[in-house]
Amino acid sequence: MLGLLSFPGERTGYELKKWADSSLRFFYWSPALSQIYAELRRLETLGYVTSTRSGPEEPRTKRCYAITGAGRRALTAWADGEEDAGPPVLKHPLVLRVWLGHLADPVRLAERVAAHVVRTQAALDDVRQALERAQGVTDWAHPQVALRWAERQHLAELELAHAMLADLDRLPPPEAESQLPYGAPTDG
Amino acid sequence: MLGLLSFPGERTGYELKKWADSSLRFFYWSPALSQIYAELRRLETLGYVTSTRSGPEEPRTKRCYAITGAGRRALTAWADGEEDAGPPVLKHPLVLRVWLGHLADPVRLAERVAAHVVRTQAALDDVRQALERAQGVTDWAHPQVALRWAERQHLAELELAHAMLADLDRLPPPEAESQLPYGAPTDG
DNA sequence: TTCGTCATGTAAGAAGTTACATGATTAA
DNA sequence: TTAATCATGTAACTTCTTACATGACGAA
Repeated sequence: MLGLLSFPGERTGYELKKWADSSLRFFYWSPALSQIYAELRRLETLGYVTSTRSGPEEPRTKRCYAITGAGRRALTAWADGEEDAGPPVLKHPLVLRVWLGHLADPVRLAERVAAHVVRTQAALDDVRQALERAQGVTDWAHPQVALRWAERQHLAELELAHAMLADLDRLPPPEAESQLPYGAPTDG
Repeated sequence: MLGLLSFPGERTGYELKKWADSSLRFFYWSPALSQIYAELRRLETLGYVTSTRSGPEEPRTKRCYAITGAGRRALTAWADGEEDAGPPVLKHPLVLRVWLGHLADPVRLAERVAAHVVRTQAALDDVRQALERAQGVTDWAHPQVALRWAERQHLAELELAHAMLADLDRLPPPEAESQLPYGAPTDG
């Protein structure tokens, strides 16, 4: 939240959610709206953000948040501090399913990988749209670098899926007993 | 946990943790030991696993878990079921820091990316060790495919880091005012 | 005798999600 | 007039982590 607010301008919780959905989520994650609102209130008690209720000139009642000097210092302490931010964390349900391939129908498994390719292509389109929007804004050099990373990452994800598909194709056909319904219990 | 137990053999919670650390974590994640023990107890109440306390013949008191037929069916229902398992989720603290590069010293930022390369190379070695171990085991075709995916994924991660480093190098040098300590507050 | 590994757990709490609840504005 | 979007929140709950606590075994 502080990171999003560290770029010029004030935003509502709702706007922050949209921005996270369209950009942050490609290399980090997009929190639920309920968490965003809760977190903004928490950051305000910490003195890291200030909020202004919109007056009657605005069409809607909304609360706009801005980062404070203390908030910027706290954020910079993380972004430019000594501490190790930790390794990337990846949770890949598709690869988990492939890992459990002995329980699945090979044809269906391959279809799932193909579906993953389609989903990744759609995500890649979203990344590219975010990149286009980012290119219009000055002082967004670093977000652009992050989004270019995300674009290449999605391209790599496509290649990875194709290579895995080829690996699965090369697998010897399952034994006769495994051609019965998959995962038929043998105990318990 | 059910997935780990779906491969032949019985294991203790401790063994499950080691296996998750050395294999699962490369494409999914490795839960804390305390969670593993709690989850195994939960799965036992559901009838998805059974446990046997080791008798006096064993050197240590330990509890070995095995999957049941019901557990295998429940797991197969997930692994081979209709339901969408959802998109991969990535939390990449390094890219998040690059995204916030306007708050950081460019030299330090580049050093962080270089450190990420070193860390990824070490992780790649770990993946390859896991692959070697997996190659000795029969009926581990699918775990091998998942680990080959992880190997390629780590190679891609290295390329991605180098490309990002090049992008950062190409960035124009910061304005004079930004050469003061980074993130110097201008408000609040 | 000391350290690393094996082995199991409890308790507190952080982090995050879903479902629920409300209501105004805007465009078709 | 109806649906989508804008806008904000509460409550319950799940998930997961860290810190704490214990103790045996094996190797140096």
